[in-house]
Amino acid sequence: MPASHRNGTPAYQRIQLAILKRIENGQLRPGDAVESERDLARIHRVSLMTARHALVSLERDGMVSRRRGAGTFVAPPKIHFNRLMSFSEQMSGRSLSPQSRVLHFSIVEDAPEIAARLALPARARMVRFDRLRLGADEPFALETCYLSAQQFPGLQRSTLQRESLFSLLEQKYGRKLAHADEEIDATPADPHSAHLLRIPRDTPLLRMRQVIYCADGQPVIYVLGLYRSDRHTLLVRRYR
Amino acid sequence: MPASHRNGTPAYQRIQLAILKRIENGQLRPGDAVESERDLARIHRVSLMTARHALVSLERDGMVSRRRGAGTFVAPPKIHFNRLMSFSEQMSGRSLSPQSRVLHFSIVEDAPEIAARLALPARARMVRFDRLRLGADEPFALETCYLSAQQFPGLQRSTLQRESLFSLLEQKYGRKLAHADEEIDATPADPHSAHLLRIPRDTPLLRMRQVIYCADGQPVIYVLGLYRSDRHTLLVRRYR
DNA sequence: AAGTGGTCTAGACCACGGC
DNA sequence: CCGTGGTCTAGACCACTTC
Repeated sequence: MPASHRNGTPAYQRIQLAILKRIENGQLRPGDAVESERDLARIHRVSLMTARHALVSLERDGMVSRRRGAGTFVAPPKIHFNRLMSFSEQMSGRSLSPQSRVLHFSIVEDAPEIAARLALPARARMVRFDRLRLGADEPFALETCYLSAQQFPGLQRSTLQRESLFSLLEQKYGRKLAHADEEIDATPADPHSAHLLRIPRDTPLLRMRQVIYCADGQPVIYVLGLYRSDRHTLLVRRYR
Repeated sequence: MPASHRNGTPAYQRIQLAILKRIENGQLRPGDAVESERDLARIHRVSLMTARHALVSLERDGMVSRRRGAGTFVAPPKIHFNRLMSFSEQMSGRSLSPQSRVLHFSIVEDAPEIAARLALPARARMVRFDRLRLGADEPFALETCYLSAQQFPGLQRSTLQRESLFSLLEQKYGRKLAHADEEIDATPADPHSAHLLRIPRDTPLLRMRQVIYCADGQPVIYVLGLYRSDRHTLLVRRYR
């Protein structure tokens, strides 16, 4: 009688949501026990395998931890390491008002190295724009983005002024961003960047070259970013 | 008749191993289709759920990718992003002879900030040592490490000269290292570091503050590293 | 239409943890 | 000892992709 899951969302997801909700509103705190597989199966009137599925994949997402013979327990609050976030998302997470000024917007056709990183033909037309990022009215970072002009038609300076690039791509163009590969090093501020970031020239900056991929594995954005190292610390988690 | 898994390893793991073996020896190449759940179930004489379990968790490990309606396919060779590696491991991966000079070795008892990062009492005794790292006879990085003197008795300068810190901890002290959290920024080289690294003072350096944890979640090493940014690029993958 | 993965059932036995 | 998670069965229907 699999009629109870006819409402669209799978049963195991409804079980997960019920648990996540209780974690979110504080009814379940880190270390607290979650119902056992058998209890969940009874409560939600599903089979053991389904209740199990719910808990196993909650564990994979780091929300709970499971110990054989003991039970399933709420995991310590999630630390968002290695999360690909848009500038706006990062800033709102720190309750700083994100601001962004588009300094430059153009079409380029002769940037073969960057085209290669985006898996485009060497002389492909790409949209390029430079943005100055500010937080609390202080310049913070300088970013240059490249995207295929063909894949993202109608991309305009005015749109970027208003809206986050990430939400634009995900909502207007229906591209689901999945991950980014980054190369990070340090470099002295050149006179132009120094002026825009309002720092002395040759101040050390974090330099990040980023290729952002969407869910189907295709590279879609190349970003070259310069970050004031007095205002920006990169947090990374590595695994053995 | 769950007798076939009586040999110790679970059936789903035996199925995984059989697939991984064929990937490793080239019988299955990236993009090739793996048997469907139903085929695997028939071949290995298990139920669908068990064959499914094998494939689902192979996918979670990034070895295959599954597409509904299409099949399960061998994933492109794994790129080792965000891997915590010792200096020796990194260098041998690039076939550079790793060298390391211990510049300083001492016991400190008054470094409360660092003790706190290692979850130790504020005035805990810690071993501190500084190492200059070289690759191809060129100085490359400067690292200062802190460990609890109590947890790692008998740690000596002479041992460090010979052996990698990671293998020492994992083999002699039986600590399984699990992950590291890193804070990364850029900083100008102070005169002392500049001299040791043989670069002009105020050259931008990558600065990394690392807390390395072992499998039980306990922090065990604190490392402050300065890396020549002309010789070192950090590679990071972030996920959405 | 045939074949694939996604969800699900209603049970079962085992290994392990804590009492 | 009892309850927990770990493994497993032998089926079922659905949604999706490919042809």
